[in-house]
Amino acid sequence: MKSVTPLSRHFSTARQFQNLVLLTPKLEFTQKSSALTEELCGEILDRYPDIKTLKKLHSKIIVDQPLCSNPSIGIKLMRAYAACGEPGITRHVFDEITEKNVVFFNVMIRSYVNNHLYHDALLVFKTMASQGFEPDNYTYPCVLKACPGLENLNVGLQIHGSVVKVGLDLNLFIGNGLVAMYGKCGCLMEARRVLDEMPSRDVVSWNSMVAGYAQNARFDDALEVCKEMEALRLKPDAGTMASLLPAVTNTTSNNVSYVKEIFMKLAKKSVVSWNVMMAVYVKNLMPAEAVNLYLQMEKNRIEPDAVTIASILPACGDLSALSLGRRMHEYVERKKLRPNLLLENALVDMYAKCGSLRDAREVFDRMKFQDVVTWTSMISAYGLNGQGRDAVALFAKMQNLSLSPDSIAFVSVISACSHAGLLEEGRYYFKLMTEEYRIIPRIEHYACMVDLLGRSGQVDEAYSFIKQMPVEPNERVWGALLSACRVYSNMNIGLLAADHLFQLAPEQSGYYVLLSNIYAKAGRWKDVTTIRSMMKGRGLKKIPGISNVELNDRIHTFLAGDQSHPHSEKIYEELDIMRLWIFLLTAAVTLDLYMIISPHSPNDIMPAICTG
DNA sequence: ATAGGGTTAG
Repeated sequence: MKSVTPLSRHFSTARQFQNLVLLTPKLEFTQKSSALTEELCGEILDRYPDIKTLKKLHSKIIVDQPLCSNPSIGIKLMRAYAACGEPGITRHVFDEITEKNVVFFNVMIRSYVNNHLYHDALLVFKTMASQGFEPDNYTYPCVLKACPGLENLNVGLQIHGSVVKVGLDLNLFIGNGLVAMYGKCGCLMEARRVLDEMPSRDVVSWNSMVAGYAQNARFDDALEVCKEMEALRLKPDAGTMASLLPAVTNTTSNNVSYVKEIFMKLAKKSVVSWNVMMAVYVKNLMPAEAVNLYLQMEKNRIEPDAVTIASILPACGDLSALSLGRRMHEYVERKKLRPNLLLENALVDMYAKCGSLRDAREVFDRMKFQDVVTWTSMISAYGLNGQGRDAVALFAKMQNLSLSPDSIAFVSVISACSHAGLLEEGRYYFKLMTEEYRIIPRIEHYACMVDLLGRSGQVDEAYSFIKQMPVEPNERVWGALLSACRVYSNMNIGLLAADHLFQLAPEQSGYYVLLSNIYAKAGRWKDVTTIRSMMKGRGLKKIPGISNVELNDRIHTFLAGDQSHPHSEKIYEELDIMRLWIFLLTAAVTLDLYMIISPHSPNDIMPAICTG
């Protein structure tokens, strides 16, 4: 039986009533009050209005006694605030309800969990029991979600115990919650046991198991579960794809195809399924495929959501697709998807990678909250654009806000120093990281340091640095050293670096070329020939650098000598005309008629294929 | 109501 306590009775004293009014701005509610029935009020709340509308409505609810006649309005109010990311206000509403029932507790716990305040959620769960309310099949799945990570496994185990004690362990939703909880805690055997003992299972049960394996990098097991599921005639859905995602970053093309197959076979493609498919492409260095999929999504008139945009923006950055990125930004504004931290972070980074520092900064400055990721993106934006001093200044500013830089922030600032030749600053940050922040340097940091030392001409020091590293140097580390050796013509160390590189990455032709450049500089043409024949013997070709150009919403990839573009012939024709012009103008210069400054030699400009 | 999708390093 539902409680029919009027909501007015839930607000205990006049003082508390005032508190609630204070929480809400004194804004005139434009709607005619007679039109705002209880029913309409509930409907508006169910549509999760934005915070401004919500606060107006809230004051209306408090002032208009008839509107308070139904506790479901209170529930809806709490849910709406939680959806706005305001669990604190949800808590205020909750606290002032004097006659609570289990539903209020459930909604409160869920509000905390959905806003990642797991500790608070567990506290409410404990309070609930002490006040004599029995948790039910709505409560348990939610509190189980609040036990992620090993540190809360004990709580999870306790909850499992009480679930069994009250005989709710056969419930489908609770079973699914248990599978997910154990999976997240890395207890895959236990997760599997719960799954096996469930009297009935649905797609979510299986997906939870898939997610468990995937989150623990056991892609083969995750796949196995998918197949098991299919054998039981349960079709993998968008949730299955999403569950697989952590296991398919930087993976084989076979695994990418597997997810794609699921996607293609979906009877109805939800936004989530499109989003996951794009994310899979992005996380496997296939930004062009991601962008194409996005354009297809638009064609299918699927409305992108915030996750869609946040997923596709890194691809725009990787492709230097500035105008597509801008279009995404306009969409964000039009659909009022801001404020959204992850989305705005992605915007900052997209603009930075597309070389538009001003836009990056503008998004950055307009953000309500900035986290370490935001600052890191902005720091590397300056670094990428050669403004090392600004990057360093920004890092200091971040520290002043007592935001604790993480290991990635240090990679960004040190590499910014490296690109701007700020040797001493770079050294300082490495020291700061290890000694002040006690961050154990990872291979990326060592590579940055070798790059920093090497670019500053400290080739010997860079080499000693590598020798005293506590971790095995990788390809990037030796690669940074070899580049430095080429710039500073250090043949001895260059040879050593090349030796390591040929063992670590025998198929990477770029390193052969670097070494042969060193030999050429030293005039050792015989060695140059040896390297060339080595490359030939191993069937290596220098992989040309590519560049992307965006035109009319399509990404065109250019690399030297390619002829696969549908208009290849035309392009080369045009190029010949350009070459002729350059020839003529150069001739003019030699005749002292004109002064032409060209950034490229004509042979560098060779267009080609279109991946769009 | 339960699972599952997003941002930063080169």
